Amino acid sequence: MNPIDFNGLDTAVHGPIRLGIMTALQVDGPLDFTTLKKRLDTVDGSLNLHLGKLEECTYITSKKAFVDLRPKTTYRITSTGRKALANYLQSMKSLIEYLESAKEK
Amino acid sequence: MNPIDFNGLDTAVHGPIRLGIMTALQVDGPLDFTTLKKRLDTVDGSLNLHLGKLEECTYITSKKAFVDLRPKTTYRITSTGRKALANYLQSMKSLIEYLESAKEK
DNA sequence: TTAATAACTTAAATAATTTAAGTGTGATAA
DNA sequence: TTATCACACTTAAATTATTTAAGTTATTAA
Repeated sequence: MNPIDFNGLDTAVHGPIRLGIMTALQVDGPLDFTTLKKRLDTVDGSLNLHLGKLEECTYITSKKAFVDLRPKTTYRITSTGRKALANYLQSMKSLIEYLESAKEK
Repeated sequence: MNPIDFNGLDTAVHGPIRLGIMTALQVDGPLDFTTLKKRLDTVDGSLNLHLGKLEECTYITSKKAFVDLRPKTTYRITSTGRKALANYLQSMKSLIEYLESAKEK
């Protein structure tokens, strides 16, 4: 009856910032905290928490290091993460198709 | 730099249940509370609140009536609501296209 | 040698969502 | 006939999520 399982939507990738992080990491490869912060136009605390959540559910991994005597954490999307993102976007695709096909009737 | 403005995503339609309500009303026209509840497989309180939020931002309207001596509230998507939904889906479309075109490289 | 900035982390406040309880009316059963 | 149950919501409480603000450690500039 419904085109997709709305209740089953993956809320881990659903949130705007989360979706932004996943997209950036998927397309532009590993990125560090500062780059993500600028790209997503967000603030430290919020970004940190979202990254933490994504890491918790193993959609991304992080590696801390010191570069030029400054800390630098680099984030990378995992294969699980790629699958989750693809899966989420597939739902959106189905939804779009459903709404567009309904329009024609 | 980003394919879409993640921060600008319309959070009013974004949530899973909200998206479900909007989709149902868009495709199957006016629906009553009970029908929506069944279709979205949700509980009274939650549905009621989400409907309230959508009404607050004028994406839907409601009309209360008594049918067979029982209360019956019917919800209908507004033209503002249709635009908001279309707009939201357009963002998702852009995002999908961006990710797919990046994959080819 | 204070500031000021960078790169986070942690905690507090706010907002969103879900779960649970409450209301009024009609129908059903004892 | 009166107690119980179901329907269609509403309201309030509890939980979870998100954002805003403050704190930490180190490092460079004034």
